[in-house]
Amino acid sequence: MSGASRAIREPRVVVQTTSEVDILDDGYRWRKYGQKVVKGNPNPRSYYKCTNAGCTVRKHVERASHDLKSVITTYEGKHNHDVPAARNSSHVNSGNSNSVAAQAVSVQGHVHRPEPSQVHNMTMFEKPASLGSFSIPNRPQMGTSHGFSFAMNQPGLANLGMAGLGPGQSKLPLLPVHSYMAPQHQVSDMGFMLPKGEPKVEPVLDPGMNLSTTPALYQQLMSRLPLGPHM
DNA sequence: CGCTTTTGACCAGCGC
DNA sequence: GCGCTGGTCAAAAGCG
Repeated sequence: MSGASRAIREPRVVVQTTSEVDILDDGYRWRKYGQKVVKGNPNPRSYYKCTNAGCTVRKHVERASHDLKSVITTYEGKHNHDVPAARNSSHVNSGNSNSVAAQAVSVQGHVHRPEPSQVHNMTMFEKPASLGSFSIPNRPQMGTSHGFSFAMNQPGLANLGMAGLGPGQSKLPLLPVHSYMAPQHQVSDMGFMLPKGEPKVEPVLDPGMNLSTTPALYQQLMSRLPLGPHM
């Protein structure tokens, strides 16, 4: 579609969550500024903007055409200030930079999410893709809960993930890198088709994860972005 | 009273 | 050059 050759400088993080509600609170305040029905999806796509002063972060939320339970949230840009109080205010960069998952879990412990748990699955991947993807299917430690996975197509991120996860886990006999749509045929239907110039990212399928990690992961990714803490 | 959400219209980019 | 799609802005209404 249009915008194929658009050189967007901001990082684009796509979060695919399996939830019945599309209003996933990631800790920030968002103001809806538009809604449009895009081709290929009978469901409308909502456009949100961060209400924080000076924050130009935008968020697009749309549902998968085939899976009403799948919500694709696209974050564009990076928050230049902390999350508003009264929300999850824990510091993502606690210090444990050993493993992304560990951090996420750590943060999860500090944050109490109002949302119960409509999310069963979450996938994160970033565009434009330039490297391979990285996934963490089932972690032994997280076995009790659900385990989570995400794919990152960012040199730095991938590197971080690999380094942080450790030698053994990064190459577990995990699930296929294909995701909710891989086994099907929704790649083009969902609007995930990327411009011919960019390699397609591969979402990862995960058995399920706690919603609590959603904001944590987002912050993790954003914090690790090569663009730096500020735009 | 302030803020958020909603709906429509307008604009820009790209394809044909 | 025209048409189509996506994206954003703006004004109004509703809710807390």
